[in-house]
Amino acid sequence: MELETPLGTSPEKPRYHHGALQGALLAAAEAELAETGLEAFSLRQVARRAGVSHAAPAHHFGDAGGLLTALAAEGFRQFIAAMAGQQAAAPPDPRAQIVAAGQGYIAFATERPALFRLIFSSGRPDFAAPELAAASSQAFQHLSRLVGAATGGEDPVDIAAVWAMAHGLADLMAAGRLRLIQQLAPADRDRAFAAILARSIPG
Amino acid sequence: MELETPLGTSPEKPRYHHGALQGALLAAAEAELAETGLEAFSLRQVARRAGVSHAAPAHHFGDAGGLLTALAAEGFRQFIAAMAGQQAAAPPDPRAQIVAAGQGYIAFATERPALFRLIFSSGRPDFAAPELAAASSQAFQHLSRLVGAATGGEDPVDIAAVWAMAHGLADLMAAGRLRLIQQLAPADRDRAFAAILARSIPG
DNA sequence: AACCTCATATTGACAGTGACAAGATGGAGA
DNA sequence: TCTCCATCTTGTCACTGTCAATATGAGGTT
Repeated sequence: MELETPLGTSPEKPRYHHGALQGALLAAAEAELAETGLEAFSLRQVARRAGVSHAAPAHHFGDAGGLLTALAAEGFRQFIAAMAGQQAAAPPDPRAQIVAAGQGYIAFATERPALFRLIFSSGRPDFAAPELAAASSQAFQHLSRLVGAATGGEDPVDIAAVWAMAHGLADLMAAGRLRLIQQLAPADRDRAFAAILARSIPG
Repeated sequence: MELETPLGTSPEKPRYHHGALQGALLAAAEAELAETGLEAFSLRQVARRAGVSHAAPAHHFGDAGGLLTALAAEGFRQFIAAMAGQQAAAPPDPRAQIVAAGQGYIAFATERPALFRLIFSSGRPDFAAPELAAASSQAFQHLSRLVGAATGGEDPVDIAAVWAMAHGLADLMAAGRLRLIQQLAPADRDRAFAAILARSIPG
């Protein structure tokens, strides 16, 4: 008599009250986004994937925008984690940290282009929603601090330069436009990214 | 008896055979894109705006993707023109030309964010279509030559660095994320962009 | 234990969308 | 003048997001 499922995603017999629909819908939405892309995203398809009726998501997220808002917030947190993960494996030197964060930025965009577009190039999430605004703001502050550590002060021009360089590489990679770099071997590619990112750092 | 309208957009009484629907639909599509954004883009709304039935566009563009493909090609041509326009007003010095092109890049993204997203962050146009592939390729070659003139050779890393910096600034501006820079006075903003773009140029 | 409440979920409906098929129109060449 | 056929319209279909009405059942109260 398994009274409860271990709280993770688990294959279960369908019951009327799902129990963890909110999380399941977010997971389904992310999977759906990764498979079909942001532009073909369908709320009903997400509900179908989660094994639930087409109107169920409304009770947890209001409308499609609400679901995408929640997903974007989660996306931002994972985005920050991707940068932090690369930084952890890099020397503590401020410049090396910036380069590592930039490589995490690019890796996130390359590996999860649809999520990347959702958080950076979509008008569908509501960026004024508290949860998303907070997550987005944290990402910015993360970067901002990084630049501050390298330059001493937080000059807007320095921040914008570092951000734009990382973002430009990431966005072009997500769009598959940077063939010049894509055709390089992985190790060479990383070196190229590092060299390019380094150009954006003053001094 | 005005036998023909002067080929431009002209206010006319509705007739069964429009005469210049292809161009009118492209213009309507661009206006629609600018007003409602890419994500709310509707083929039927474009047809409505052009004063024509909902199925009329199909005869000229096949499907919605076809119309967006044609619009993207036109967008790329205007994008190149935006860079060239800024370059014409700048000194012939290769580095100054790169900065000017970058400022044109950014201006295009800022002034026409939906079109910018269509050509750089959308999967809806068919980038394998000859017309669009050619226009896109021309944009890349334009930039590539510019970098070549400044560095002597066309090193992929140099090209990617210049491109990514301009693209990053442009994309962040199109998304309205670069508040640090947006809140500057226009003249200061241009100076900041120039300074940042210059960092991407080697030497 | 029986009950009741209300968040959670379902079913059904509506307007809007992209795509396709079938029919109407009229310009251009024979 | 007549005919052809590219151009445009009307009608339909499956699908979408949203809303309203209804059903379910988990958890607290008695």
